[in-house]
Amino acid sequence: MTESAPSASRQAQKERTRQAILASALELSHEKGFAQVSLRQVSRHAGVVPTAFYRHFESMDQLGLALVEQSFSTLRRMIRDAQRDPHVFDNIIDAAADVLVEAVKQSKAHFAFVARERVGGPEVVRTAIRHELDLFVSELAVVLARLPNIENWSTEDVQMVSRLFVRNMVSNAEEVVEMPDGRPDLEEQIKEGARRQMRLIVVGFRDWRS
Amino acid sequence: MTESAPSASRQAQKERTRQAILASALELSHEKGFAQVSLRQVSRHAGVVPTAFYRHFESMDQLGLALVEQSFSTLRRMIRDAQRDPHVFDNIIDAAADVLVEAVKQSKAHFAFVARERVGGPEVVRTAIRHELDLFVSELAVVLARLPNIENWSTEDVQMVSRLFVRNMVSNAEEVVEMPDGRPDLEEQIKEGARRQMRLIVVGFRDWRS
DNA sequence: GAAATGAGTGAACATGCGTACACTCAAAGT
DNA sequence: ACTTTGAGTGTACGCATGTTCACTCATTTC
Repeated sequence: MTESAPSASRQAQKERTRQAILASALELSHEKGFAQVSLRQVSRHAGVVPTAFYRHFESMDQLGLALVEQSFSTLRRMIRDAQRDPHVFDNIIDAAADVLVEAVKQSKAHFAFVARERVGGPEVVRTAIRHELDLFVSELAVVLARLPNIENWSTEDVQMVSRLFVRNMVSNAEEVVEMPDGRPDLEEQIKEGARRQMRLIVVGFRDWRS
Repeated sequence: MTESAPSASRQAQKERTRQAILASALELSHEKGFAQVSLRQVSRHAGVVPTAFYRHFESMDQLGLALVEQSFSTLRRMIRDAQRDPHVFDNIIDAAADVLVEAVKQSKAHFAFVARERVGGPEVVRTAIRHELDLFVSELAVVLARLPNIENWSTEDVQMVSRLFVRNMVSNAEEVVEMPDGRPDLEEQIKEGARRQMRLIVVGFRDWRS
């Protein structure tokens, strides 16, 4: 980023370039997967010479890890916001389906990144994503454990339901991401599917009592 | 494959080289993903000069499609064998869990390929895999529809259960594939998880009746 | 047995890559 | 005002890649 603003505090400009690199990597990853994106391509797309890349990340792997971090912080913020919404308590399922579809649509790029690189990315990136998802399962379990019908379940059961929910979230996120752009009907269909699946999990669990 | 057997019918030798290329691609894909494997690497690993590659596949994309085909024919053979096993009828769930884990262990490479390239691979490969999985959902639906408790369900419900089963199969296959080698305990754990999840789906569906 | 076929060879090419190095030249620190 | 700092530049390198082309020579065809 040679000089777009006439001047900016030195570190502000640096941060701006850093974000440009991150955004470029995210965008380029969408077409062919992070692993096929080269350092030179990212730099070029960010409007910077390849060597400048190293001022911000010491390798493409590190860039990948930064993207994982960015993606999950986005995800976490959304879940936190959703929890504040009071109507989540009386109908978690519909709310979750709504939140999921909306969240994925809003930051499609990050969700796509996680879904793709979780299995297709470089080793270090895959590991980081798995770790974050495991964390996320535990976090969700805490939230779930406070819910009316669930509060007297065993820890393992709650953990398992949480795992199923996250797994379904990932699967549904994959679907939303693959969704063509101007098709709100498909979106509703996926939402409905997500609702059904979650209801299935909850109903199944209640009638089964581990 | 210059000449390993002193002589072999011309086309037999060609087929052998073809298989060597397929096997090499599968093996190399396991470490870094199909998309990062180069034509030259595959050729080298198959013991053949790069130009010879073109005698068998017109591009890496075509090689990828051939691998998809090979993987799914493996998968289908396994399901067909499993259906012959009579005890599948009285307890589909446990049987399915067994079959899944066993099948995945036996042809780990192919399952890993499908799981990875389904989301991480080149466009054409992803499309092919999705298509095969959709087919597979429909095929499984036919099998399920014949089952005792399910025969009077609506077509959509059967299709949806089938989709859930396949989705779970894929997820569990991912887990088995990621499983370290000498850990039969983990294996049993995954099997148990698969059993629970499938039971959940079935129980949930029965008590819900669409 | 001579001719045709075609799987596999080997050299050559243009291109894109990651990284090293010496550099510029404003902003920040003094 | 001066020096120092460090984000971004430009050149140059060695290397792996996909694809081309003219080739060999054992097997198949006649």
